[in-house]
Amino acid sequence: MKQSTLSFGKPDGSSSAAQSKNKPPAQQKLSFGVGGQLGIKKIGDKNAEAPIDSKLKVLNEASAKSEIQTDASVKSSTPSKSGVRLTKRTIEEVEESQIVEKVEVHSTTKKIRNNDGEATDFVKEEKLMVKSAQKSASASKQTKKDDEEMKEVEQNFPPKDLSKLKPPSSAKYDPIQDAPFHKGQLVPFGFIARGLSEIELCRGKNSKDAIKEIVANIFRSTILLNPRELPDLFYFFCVKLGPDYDSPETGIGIELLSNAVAKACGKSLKQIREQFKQEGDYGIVVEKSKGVQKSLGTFFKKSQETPKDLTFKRVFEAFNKIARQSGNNSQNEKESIILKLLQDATNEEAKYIVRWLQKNLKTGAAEKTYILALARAIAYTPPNHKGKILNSKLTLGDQLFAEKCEKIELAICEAICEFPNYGLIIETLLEHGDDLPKLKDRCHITVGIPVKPMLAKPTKGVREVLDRFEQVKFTCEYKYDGFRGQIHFNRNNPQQMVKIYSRNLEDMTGQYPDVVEFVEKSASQDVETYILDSELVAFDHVNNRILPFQTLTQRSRKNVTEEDLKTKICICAFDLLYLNGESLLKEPFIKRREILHKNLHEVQNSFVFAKYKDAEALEAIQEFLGDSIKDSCEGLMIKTLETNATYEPSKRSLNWLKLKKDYIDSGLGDSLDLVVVGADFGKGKRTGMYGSFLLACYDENLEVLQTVTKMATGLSDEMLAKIYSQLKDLEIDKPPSNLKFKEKNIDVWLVPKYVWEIKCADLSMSPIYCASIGSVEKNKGIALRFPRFIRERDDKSVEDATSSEQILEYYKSQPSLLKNDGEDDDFDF
DNA sequence: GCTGACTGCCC
DNA sequence: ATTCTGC
DNA sequence: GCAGAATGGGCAGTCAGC
Repeated sequence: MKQSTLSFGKPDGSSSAAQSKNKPPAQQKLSFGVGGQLGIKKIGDKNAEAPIDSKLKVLNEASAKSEIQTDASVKSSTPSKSGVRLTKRTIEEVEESQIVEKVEVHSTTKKIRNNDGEATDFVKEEKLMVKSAQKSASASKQTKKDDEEMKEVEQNFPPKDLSKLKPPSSAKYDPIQDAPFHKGQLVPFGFIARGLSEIELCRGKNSKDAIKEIVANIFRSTILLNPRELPDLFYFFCVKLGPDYDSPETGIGIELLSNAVAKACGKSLKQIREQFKQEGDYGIVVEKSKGVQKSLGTFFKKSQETPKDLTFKRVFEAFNKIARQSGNNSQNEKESIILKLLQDATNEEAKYIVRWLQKNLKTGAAEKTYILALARAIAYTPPNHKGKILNSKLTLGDQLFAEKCEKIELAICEAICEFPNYGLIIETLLEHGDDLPKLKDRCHITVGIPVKPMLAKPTKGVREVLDRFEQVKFTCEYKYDGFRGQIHFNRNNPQQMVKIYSRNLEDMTGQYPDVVEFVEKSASQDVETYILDSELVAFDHVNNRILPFQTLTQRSRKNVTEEDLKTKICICAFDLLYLNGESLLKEPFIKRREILHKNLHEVQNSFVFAKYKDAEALEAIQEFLGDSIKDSCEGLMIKTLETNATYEPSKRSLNWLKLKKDYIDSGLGDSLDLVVVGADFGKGKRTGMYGSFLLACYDENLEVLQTVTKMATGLSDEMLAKIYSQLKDLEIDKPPSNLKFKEKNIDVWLVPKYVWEIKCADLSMSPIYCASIGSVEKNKGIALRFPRFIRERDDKSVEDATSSEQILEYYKSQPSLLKNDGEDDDFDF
């Protein structure tokens, strides 16, 4: 298997295809994945200078040397610094596409050559840009420059007449002729907004396919006309600014957004909230009542009334700029950036701007669908192909085309799971088109880049486990109650040997300096690199026991102090994904576990292997489940050992099951009968009814109701509707007179009447709920963890609801809180 | 400098 | 996290 | 069975306003 040459940045202009054909890889073969399938590149290797994700001029100080790992670590090491992140564009340099002639356009991402002088210029330019961005809330210089350039291009290409263009939903859509922009021009935001509207209309049979088709067509036009915009465009669709492990947040939530929307609509906050209650979505609110009604489809006409047609680039840069604001007055700055955007937007565009900021485009499609659409676009119009391929479906025929799509889907999904950096993946696709081995060469499991973690499916009991894993070897493992921690160790990167990623690929290294130190110390010399999957739990070294989840959450996340470090952490290791340069993902779990146990060593109370039992009999599993709960765990994870036992990142596949006591019907789980005392209106598909309910228990001594949780799941749509019609007549202006509560913003109070059975996983100390308030901690009550609806209890009256004392008892009886089961209760890992 | 509202991220 | 639903 | 979309408690961190 050919090693990726990774020799980018050569300004020789020769095509990459030619390069890889004519030039044998000069670089040393470093290591291979299992079976030689994967070329694994070591992080510390200088030759392994792959282009870094195209994103984010947003982040941090530029660091000109850029091993992937160093780069990805910048955020956590200098969290507060605002500055520039060096971005490498290499595709353009290497590529001389046969399809797309080069058109010099200013694009979101910038070129950098490996040449030092140019890189310096780049940094300077970016710093200037950031400076100007910070100075004023008005459109950045960058955008103005773009507009000017766009004008120039437009003089060469007169605007297209929208009325003659087919929409991306059309079966005959021509990605060049029917795109509302010319080659080299920036993608108009209206094109995207219109596409999203079309997606939203797709419902019913084959709708997913229709959606993929539309999005694929949008991507195809972008590939053919201005490919540099594709990475950001893809991130936009996924409602992200960049890779999960290395990108900033907008810091815009529902409250700041409602302020901005109110101003954009020229209405009071109160009015706008009322409208929100009716529409269930600020996107629709702004679409319906934004001030200036620009006519739809003007986005490509340079008419005088609409001097500021939005480009996608401008919108995305504004989002980045919002994310960059911090410190004094930043909220105002953010708001004014949003307002400017909304002013210049058509109502349709405004809808999606607002929805994007709400982190939900509400199109009925999301990330996974867009990934499949990307695959389809690549299948239709493979970039960088010899000869023009506009539509490979025409030459391949339906059958072959479908097969091709599937192959590309698989390859992209695998790449994304092992290397969740869409920027680099898309750059690779643009460079190599449907040459999938190239993608695999460059975007594979890598120390320092998080892998999408494998997830598990809930099961209802041991019976179900046995049914699913009939005739198959499996193992039962403790399910620890802590934070998922994917630990990367790389001895070759002395500056940062250890990185820790969360379940959602967030870089949490800064939160665990103690764990980092510990991992560094404990690695034996013959281990160079590894990626470990584990659960991090809070651990009491004196009494040798796991501490409650809540204790763990109280540690600082940055600027960790001595005080924080008093909460010791124990790594409960359960899987090994990578060792000494080799991927273990394709190995069966039985082997991965063996390799894990052989190569890493337990250290009492600090680094332990997840306790497991390869049990088969129902009773044995049941017993082990009981043990796990006694030992302060949530329950069991059940994993196949040999068949279907590879590590399948991000798949909530059937290979891993989770079994918790509260899943089991009429089992050990806590189930409470609670009184409905209030409700919040729903959003989205719950618009026009209640979306969640405030519940209370009954204190028999004080004869008061005490709030204990809100609850919103477990109800069918039908039930929700029925409940609304039942409860709406119970709405009252003031809270029930005998209710103890701290709620400030509940939408409606309800006459206490209905009692519901509610299940939960745990009970926790609450700063806002009032069950048995004060009896454990001053001013704190008890609340439910993971509450869900089981059934109505028509047979019960308010006074029959679960009592505060009962809840207090449940709370105190939780194993992780029991103080006496420590020392001689053998907690042998 | 303190507090409360808001946000993002854990589960 | 849990749960429901359309496809 | 998957993907998407509803929604939960509760923590630390950030910022506005006093």
